[in-house]
Amino acid sequence: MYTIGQVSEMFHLPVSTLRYYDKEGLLPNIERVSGIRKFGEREIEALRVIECLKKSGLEIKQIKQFMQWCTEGSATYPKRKELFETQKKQVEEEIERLNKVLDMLRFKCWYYGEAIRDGNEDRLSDLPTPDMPEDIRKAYLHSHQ
Amino acid sequence: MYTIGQVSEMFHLPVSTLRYYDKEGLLPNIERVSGIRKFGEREIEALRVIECLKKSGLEIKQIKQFMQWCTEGSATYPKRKELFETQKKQVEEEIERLNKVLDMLRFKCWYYGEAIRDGNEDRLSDLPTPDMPEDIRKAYLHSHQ
DNA sequence: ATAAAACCTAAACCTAACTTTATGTCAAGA
DNA sequence: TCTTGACATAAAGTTAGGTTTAGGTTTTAT
Repeated sequence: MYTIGQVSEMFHLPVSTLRYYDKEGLLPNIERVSGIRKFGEREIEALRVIECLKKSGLEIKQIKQFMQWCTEGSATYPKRKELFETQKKQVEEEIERLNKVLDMLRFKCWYYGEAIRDGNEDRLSDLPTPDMPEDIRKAYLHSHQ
Repeated sequence: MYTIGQVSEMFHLPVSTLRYYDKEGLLPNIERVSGIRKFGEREIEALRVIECLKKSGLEIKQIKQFMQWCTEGSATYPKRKELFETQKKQVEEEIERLNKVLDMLRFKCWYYGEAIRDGNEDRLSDLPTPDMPEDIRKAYLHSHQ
């Protein structure tokens, strides 16, 4: 059993954030001794899941829903699985999106590298040129779809 | 030359957002004819760059700074290049982070798949087991670093 | 026993990035 | 010419995800 201060250190989360999560229903039925929260293994695991779901882009409200399902036993397994499947798809799409952004950034880095080399931005248009390296050309085309 | 309404359709951005961007200094020196904004090629390209920089996680203030540099000529090429290099690193790190999240999500999907199959969550602990498929085991270990 | 540190709540505050509202001007078609 | 729709501004409102503040209780160390 941990106090809120110990958990705060374990997860590098401000105490105020942990209280906020509790208030929002992310730690259902947390035990209290004379008003003071006692974090057990269940809450620690909940916080690990919260961390993951937050990183995957889920909102607090939806995480609350998930935690609610967890208190409802095995009847909600399919719902919980579906949530993770949905988030998996979301994250996969986000990674794809970011790879395109990365290609445009690569192109821009090359572009300014050239511009600095010959001190004239105007020489370069925003179009593929014959002297553009093959990987940059590819990045350019990919990012301009 | 386009009106704000036409640009709104081109970029699928509300008119109010375009006005907001202008107010925040993201479209420096945009031409106006009797008070009405005229979007030229410069503004269209600016909006493409804004789109990319936003997706890469940059704040409006920083994008404003970049647009300011663009009005200051070749002296700011190195600063602009540096900005793109920084964002490139940021996005690369974000992708790496998301790949870890993905591994945890994969593990959770498998976990609930098993739990549904034999109707008992308690059978499964949050630890690698011998019957865990190799790729899931890998995902698990990766996500629990 | 007492003081400091850690805990508690409710409510106000904060920030980013927009959006809405209220009010007014401009331009193109009937 | 008149009306309607697109444009304009300033200022207030919105949302998420917290953080801060004010005022009080509990625990811990001396």
